[in-house]
Amino acid sequence: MLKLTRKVEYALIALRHMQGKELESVSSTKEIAVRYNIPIEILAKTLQHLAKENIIEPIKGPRGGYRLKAQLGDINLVEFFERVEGPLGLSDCFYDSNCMQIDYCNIRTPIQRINANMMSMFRSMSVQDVTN
Amino acid sequence: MLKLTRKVEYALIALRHMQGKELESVSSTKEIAVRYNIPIEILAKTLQHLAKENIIEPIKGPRGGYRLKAQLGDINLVEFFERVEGPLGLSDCFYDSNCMQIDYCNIRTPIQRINANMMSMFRSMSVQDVTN
DNA sequence: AATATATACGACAGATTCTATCGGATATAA
DNA sequence: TTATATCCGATAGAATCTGTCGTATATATT
Repeated sequence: MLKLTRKVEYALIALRHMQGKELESVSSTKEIAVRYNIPIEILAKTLQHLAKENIIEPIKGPRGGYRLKAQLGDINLVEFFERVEGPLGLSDCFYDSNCMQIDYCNIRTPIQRINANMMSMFRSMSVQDVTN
Repeated sequence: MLKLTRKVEYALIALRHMQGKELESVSSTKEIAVRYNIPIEILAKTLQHLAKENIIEPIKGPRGGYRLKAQLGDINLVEFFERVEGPLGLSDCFYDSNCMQIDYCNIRTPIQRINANMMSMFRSMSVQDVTN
């Protein structure tokens, strides 16, 4: 309950790795996978996803890899989580109404308030707060 | 990602239901299950768990059920979540070291900080903030 | 005492989500 | 031409979440 996914963690690990290198230098999937002991295929998918989101820039071919493209200080954590994992919320019912309790629920409003607090907390931090 | 479990939600729904009734009055599993469209068996387990935690008091036999026992204002949400679901944290690595990245991880410290923020936010709210 | 209604609880099963793997395609530097 | 890298869909395995079943125990009511 209330956990980050591996995908988000791997993304952050990779971004921090790139952040620690010179601007123009390139990091390959393999380099990162070996360095942090991450299964290479799943990391590859994650980095492709970040590239599609224009957070990193892919460079193909030998000696290729990825380098940072976006300003990590401009991406807050809610935005980042949603770009990597999709809609965010303490309960599905805030973005999807397939809940058996939806018509009867007596805690929707209070949970919504708590959810807003959580969102606001994550929104107050940027990806750079994690990668620095 | 970052969701509450049904068990926690059902527990909160039940507690709010009891909170709305007179102090001495009793709510049965069936009554709550029907009222909020919750599978009865899983709600039964949840209420038994709350009883074991001394948050509600069981009354057996016909016309039995449960009634509030603890002061919901005295139980903060971190404590509540942990009593219902066990250890809490954005990542397992804060209470369990079975992670392949544990020796290499470059985001453990920053994630730990974010985790502390989240805990602090949940700790600042009591169960009563949800059930009122 | 018998009965009906309620909680107590372990074992199991189904569903969903999370995590990881496989196979083959495209691009490019050397 | 070759080796190395990204790209991407399909699939499989693992873990967690959610729900079900069967049986035991307690007690108010009749």
